[in-house]
Amino acid sequence: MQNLTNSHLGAWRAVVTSHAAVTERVQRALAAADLPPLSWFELLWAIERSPTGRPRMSELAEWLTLSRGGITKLVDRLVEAGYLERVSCSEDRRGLQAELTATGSSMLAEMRAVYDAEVERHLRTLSPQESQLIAIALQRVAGSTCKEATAPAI
Amino acid sequence: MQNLTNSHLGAWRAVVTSHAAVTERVQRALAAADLPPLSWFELLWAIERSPTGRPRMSELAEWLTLSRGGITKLVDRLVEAGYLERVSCSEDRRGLQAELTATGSSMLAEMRAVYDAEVERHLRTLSPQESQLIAIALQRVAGSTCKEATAPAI
DNA sequence: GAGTAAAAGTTGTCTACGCAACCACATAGA
DNA sequence: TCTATGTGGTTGCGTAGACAACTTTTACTC
Repeated sequence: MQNLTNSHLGAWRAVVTSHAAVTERVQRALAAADLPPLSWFELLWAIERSPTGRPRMSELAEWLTLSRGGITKLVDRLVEAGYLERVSCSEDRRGLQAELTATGSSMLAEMRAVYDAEVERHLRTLSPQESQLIAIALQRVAGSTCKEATAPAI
Repeated sequence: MQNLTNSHLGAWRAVVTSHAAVTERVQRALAAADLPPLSWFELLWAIERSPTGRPRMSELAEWLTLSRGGITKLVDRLVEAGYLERVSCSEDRRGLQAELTATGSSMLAEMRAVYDAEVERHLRTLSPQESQLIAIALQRVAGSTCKEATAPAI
């Protein structure tokens, strides 16, 4: 608990609390609009954002920080709901790709409107400069974990 | 989806992804050290940070963004483990307060070392200025969610 | 002071997710 | 080519947490 640590820890606490607060609001807004839960939106959005539009299951698991079993079941539910379908992968016969259906795309758009509105509502106190700095700095933090090799135990 | 929204949305995505990444690392670090899960740490730490040292159940629920039923069961587990105990509240006979046991305090210290180290490891790329700005700006965001609780300061 | 409304916690039920075991396919090595 | 090892994905099982119903106590109103 050195001084420097405190400054980092303070930033981290702010990340945690703001994340919790805004996320909770977004979930409530979606529920109030009779829309599917946030996890469904995250999945639909991740698929849409993917370069090919047809990400593999394991990619989705990684992007959503979910276990492989978790992704299987989440995708199950959205397939069941008609929002996406599984396409078998041509290059790797073990693999499956998730693809949005038309219904899924329009549901995504509908949820996205609520999501964006709610996020904007809570982040509007941030100046453009603050937003920019936060985006850059925290992307760096997120990225630094990906490339992390086996770190020394102490 | 104006331009300004995009800047806010970018900041928000960075908050989400960095939160997910670091949280996952912290959970792994705790598990690797054979320590209880992150939710236990969050609870122990919230109790320690509380002004009185004996927060009410509903306060804990709010601070941890948990339902009341969720807090009941989480506290159940920590009581079971001997890390805290329930004290009936003198001013309000409906109420209960959570209080750390000696074992709970030392477990908190142990977990806190791992937690702090892991957070520090991932946030060390942030300059003091960046940390400061992030802390201030995101505290503002967290606070802007209408009903503001007197959450214990960092 | 009686009666109603609201709040604090607990309990039961249901769902989502992590984990580990498992199957199918793929890649490397002899 | 045949085997060994690794990877992608699903399934079964156990657990954490949300939600709603319920009990007990408090606060409000007449």
